[in-house]
Amino acid sequence: MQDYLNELNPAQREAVVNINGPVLVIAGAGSGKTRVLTYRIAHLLEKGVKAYKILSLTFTNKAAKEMKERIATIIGAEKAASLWMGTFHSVFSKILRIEAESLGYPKNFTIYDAADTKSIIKNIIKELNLDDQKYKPNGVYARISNAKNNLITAPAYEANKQARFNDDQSGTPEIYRIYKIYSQRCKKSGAMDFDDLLLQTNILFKNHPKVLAKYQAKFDYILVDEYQDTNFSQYLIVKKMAEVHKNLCVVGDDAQSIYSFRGAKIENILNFKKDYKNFKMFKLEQNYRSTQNIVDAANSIIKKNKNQIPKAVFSKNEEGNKINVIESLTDNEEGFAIATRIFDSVYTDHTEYKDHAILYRTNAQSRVFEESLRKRNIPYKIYGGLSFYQRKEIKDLLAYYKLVVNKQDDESLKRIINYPKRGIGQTTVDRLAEYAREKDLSIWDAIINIPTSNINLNSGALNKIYGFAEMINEFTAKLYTTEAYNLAKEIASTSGITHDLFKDKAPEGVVRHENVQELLNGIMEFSTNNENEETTVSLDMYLEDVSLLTNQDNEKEEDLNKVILMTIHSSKGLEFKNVYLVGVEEKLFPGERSANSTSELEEERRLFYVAVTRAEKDLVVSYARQRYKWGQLHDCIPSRFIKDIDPSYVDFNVKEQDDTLFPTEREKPQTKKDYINKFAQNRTKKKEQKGTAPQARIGSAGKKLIKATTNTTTSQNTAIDNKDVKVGIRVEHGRFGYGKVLQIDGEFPNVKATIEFRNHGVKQLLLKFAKLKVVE
DNA sequence: TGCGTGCTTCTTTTT
DNA sequence: GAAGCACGCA
Repeated sequence: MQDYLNELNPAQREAVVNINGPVLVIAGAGSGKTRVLTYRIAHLLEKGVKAYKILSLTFTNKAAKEMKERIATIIGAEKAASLWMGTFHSVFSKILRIEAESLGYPKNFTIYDAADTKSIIKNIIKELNLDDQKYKPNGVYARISNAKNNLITAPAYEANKQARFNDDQSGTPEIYRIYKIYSQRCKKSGAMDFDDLLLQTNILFKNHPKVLAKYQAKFDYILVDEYQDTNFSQYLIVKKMAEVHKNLCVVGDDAQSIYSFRGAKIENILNFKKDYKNFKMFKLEQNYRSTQNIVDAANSIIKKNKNQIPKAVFSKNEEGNKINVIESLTDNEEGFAIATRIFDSVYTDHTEYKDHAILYRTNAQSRVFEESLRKRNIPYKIYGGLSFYQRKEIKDLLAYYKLVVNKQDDESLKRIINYPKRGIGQTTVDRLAEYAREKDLSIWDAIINIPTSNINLNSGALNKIYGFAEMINEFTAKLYTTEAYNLAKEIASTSGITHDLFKDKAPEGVVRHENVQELLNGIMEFSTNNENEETTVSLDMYLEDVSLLTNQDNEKEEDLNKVILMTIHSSKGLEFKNVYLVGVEEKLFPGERSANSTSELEEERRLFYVAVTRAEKDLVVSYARQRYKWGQLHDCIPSRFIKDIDPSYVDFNVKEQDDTLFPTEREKPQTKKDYINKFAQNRTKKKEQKGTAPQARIGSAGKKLIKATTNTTTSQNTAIDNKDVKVGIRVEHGRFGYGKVLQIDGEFPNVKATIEFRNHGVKQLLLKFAKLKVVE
């Protein structure tokens, strides 16, 4: 174990052995940051520091888990287990549970995710009768979140002249009221949202110096990873915690700060020297990941940013190939080109699928590549997107668990009071909620205290509500006597969820049933991992954990040999042999709104830098000349970032377009059956994800029908009038309205579809675009 | 009470 | 291209 220091370069070694006092480690991309962090912890332990005296904060659960595993291999699993290691959110939610009562929250407070938060805000906007054109849930949420991350509580916001002025200016003067009501509602529900976990920690430390002192004393050594992505709230927590011992080591790279939209302040890392006098700074500048060409090219990009800590990242790896810039006519062609390259690489150079990663700016871009990869039978995996925990059936079941643990949780109660259907209608729930609001009670307390005369509900409805409440009570009674998995299973079946899903024999129903089983398996796994002789694992312990998990944490450790698709943001910290950076166009990357602001543009450029530095060996940068957005074709121009790269590292592969190279059709020839299947599959997929099938878009009797024939049909909102599957039709450029496919003939792409349209404006459009021939 | 339809809106990025 | 919402029809 002594030898580990020899594995490090001088800068890394300094960063590991200087354990006392404030330390700033600037870790360039691919410079062995994780290695330094793990070895530093190992070194601390070797120097006699107790594991439970070390607090290590990371940005993602996954990073924490990985680091823990790596440390375990060095120092042993037992010691590693008593380290405090996790994301800010998970570590401080643990602390908040311990200290909850001094803040007036229950220990078993619920954690609201973004969806919960948005739904509450939406309701408040509605209740206040505010103009929903001005007050958009997303926007309001962003304001509130921003306020919280800057430690501005609801009362402080109300009194904050600047904030109020800004709101007045932007025509949303009532935000402070929404914020106030939202906060009250969370408090009443015994719930915290993501931002609260940090805000309340700050409040705790501010109002309860003894508590702060306790944790200051507890942690002799604090390490923070990805420091450039901390927000003000996190920054202050760290500052306070480290105030006494001052043994704080922050690691980060200002050039990779890409989360300002979430409140991250690059200033935190830039100003470290101001906050911590006598700090030591170590720069890890040797890149072990990428070829010289890629490192040099990346340097030439980031050089364009003013706001940064100077550093000289270099590589001693082979020189490598130049960056390939390729141009395509359309987004579809781009997909085709990338898929072809991957295909060739795998079959001629014998690379593996998993060596290839396609990175894009927005999730929506994944679709084209999915299609083109599928057509070539290339296996792929998309990361991000809809999380397992966002699925309807999972959220439903978790809502039961949350309610059983915390009855004040109105959001969960509303979600499940009539699921599975037990005859408690919307009107009933609304009246209940209104009554609760009037009496300033949670809905649950309102149910318990209903004086029947005071509420406009008939006895039938009331009985159903009581039945529901009784069921929940019975579950709660078992909370600490029954082991988590058993109780979870019991709730799933007694509530009727399992049965409700089981009786659904359609493929999507089966999948949902399987998902529920998977969740239960997860609970079982959690139980076995956490049980010991003294305590059985109870359901609330599981809930603590699950609320902060994300899609990435649920990934199975299968040895996947698949092409990887993800956003640049989620690629941070990862590396791939071959990277395809796609959609590098103005208005997309950098995005439209970044163009006017220097700081936003710099952040986009850092994002570009992050993408480039993911590549170990080969990098392809790709853009299209035309791209569909919201069903319409737009002209695109190459991103300014491409010009930012020093041309000596780039191979511009933008040759005269050879139209014969790329087939003009959007699909490979398919049989009619394939065509129908594809739509059916899409529909199934949507249904799996959302729990409900997409709305069918189909004409009905009573309106004028037009029959038309087209040779290119794609659909909106899925499928064809094949048995029970109905469809909306979209034709070539733009949306013509919805119709019903009466008949499909021929092979793709020369499919002839006879469609009934019912949209009155359609006929003109049909005539205008000669592609369609009006039959009647 | 549920479902189909027409219209509107949405796109950054995620703990 | 996809999804949410309100309205209107059974």
